[in-house]
Amino acid sequence: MSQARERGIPDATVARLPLYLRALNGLAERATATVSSEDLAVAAGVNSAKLRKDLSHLGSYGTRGVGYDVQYLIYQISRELGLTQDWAVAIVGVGNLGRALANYGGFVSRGFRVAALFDADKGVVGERLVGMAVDHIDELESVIDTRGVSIVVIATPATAAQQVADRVIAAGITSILNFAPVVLTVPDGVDVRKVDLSTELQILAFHEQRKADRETGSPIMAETWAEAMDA
Amino acid sequence: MSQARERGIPDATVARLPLYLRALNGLAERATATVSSEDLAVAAGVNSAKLRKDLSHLGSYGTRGVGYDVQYLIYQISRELGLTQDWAVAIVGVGNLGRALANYGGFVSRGFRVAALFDADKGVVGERLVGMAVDHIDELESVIDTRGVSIVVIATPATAAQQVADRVIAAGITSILNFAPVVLTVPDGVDVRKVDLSTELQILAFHEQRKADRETGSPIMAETWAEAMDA
DNA sequence: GTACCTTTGTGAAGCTATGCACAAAGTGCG
DNA sequence: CGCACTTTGTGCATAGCTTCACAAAGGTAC
Repeated sequence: MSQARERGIPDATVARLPLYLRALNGLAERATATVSSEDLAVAAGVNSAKLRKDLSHLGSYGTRGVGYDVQYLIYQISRELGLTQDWAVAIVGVGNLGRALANYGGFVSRGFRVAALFDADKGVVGERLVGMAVDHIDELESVIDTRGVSIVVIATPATAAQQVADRVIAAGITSILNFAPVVLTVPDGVDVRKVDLSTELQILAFHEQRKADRETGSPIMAETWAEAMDA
Repeated sequence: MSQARERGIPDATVARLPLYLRALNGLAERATATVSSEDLAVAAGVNSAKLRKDLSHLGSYGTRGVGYDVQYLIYQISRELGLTQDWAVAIVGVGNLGRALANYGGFVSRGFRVAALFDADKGVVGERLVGMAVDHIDELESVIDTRGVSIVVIATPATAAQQVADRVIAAGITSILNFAPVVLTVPDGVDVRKVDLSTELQILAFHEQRKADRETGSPIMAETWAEAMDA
């Protein structure tokens, strides 16, 4: 009975599906045929009731008294995420980060194919990476079109990111993964996900500070605004 | 009246503070003295009521009828996040990603300092990056100790990540930023944040597929399990 | 000082997500 | 076949987050 199937899997659930998929692939490698929600939940690091509820949004793919068939569940999650088809990804900005992304094995293994690389620096254009020549940013629209790119990764400096976004959106792209530390302004219907390296560190620093404060018993640093401004 | 001040800023709020900080720094560069919650919310891409409630968790730092003093708010958020102190960060794994992280300017500019680099490959050890020699992983514990490292970034292959985590935790580290695509098992009191590049792409693919399905009017791909297994 | 304008800070309502706890459904053994 | 055991799928209570809407507070002009 999956009336929840059509129209709307919760975002929180969608965000966890890749996690389950990874755990399942690990089990598959060790030739495990079936797995209980309890065991899979441990492998994925979540609560088992949550895992069952997440999976129930996709349909009723388990067998009571037995668990889930690993291969079958891998297939169902992959299909739901759209990984049974091939996605052509373009990376804009071939600096340190762009190179790391192009070389990252996790992309290819999950149905994503790096189909184009772009940079504004003529010194980089023409260079070959993972069997792919870097194109000049001027070619952006035409290459996106001819190679059927549907997802763009922005790995440019912050100053160039909005401009790149505007251009790829004009070229018909509606899914962007943004590594540049800026808030992109995009029209409705365009999905942007952002990964911000320094944000994550800042969140860690917050918790680390909390731990330190608790240990020393000091309430919160008592330094005043005026004192800090003197420095 | 900020009784919410002591004990517990919501996680969702903490996760947004770096975003506000970035928007504020943008305003400060353009010499803006004060900003309303409405304008700052637009710059950060959030709802203004949410922004006000987030800031109210830190204290009552605005002026009714005027808005927030940009410099003062930057200071308060920085202090709350623990960025007024200097954090020594170690990066383990100097592959493509590790290099990108070491070179990433956003770290240094926010109170984070790359204090150590480690790799298991003797060919990489000794190499200099951002004025810092790469140490061998055997030195992990001693270097963490002598250089006062308090946050560790794991940028190793998946297979090495848990082992690295175990070792740094044994060395006293309680904050880890993990780029390896594995679920790390850690004791209570240790904070792990993870950044998974392929997870983000998978979430985008999900939404992209939804959009494509809606356009063509097709319900959901009708391919069956048996058909897919033939391929 | 008063009247008017702007903008904050927050109570309250609504929405989403989490986790417990259990009935329903399946397996397997004697 | 029936009984004991396992494990799913989900109703329900709770917790947390978001958004609205507005009173309270401060600024400015005259």
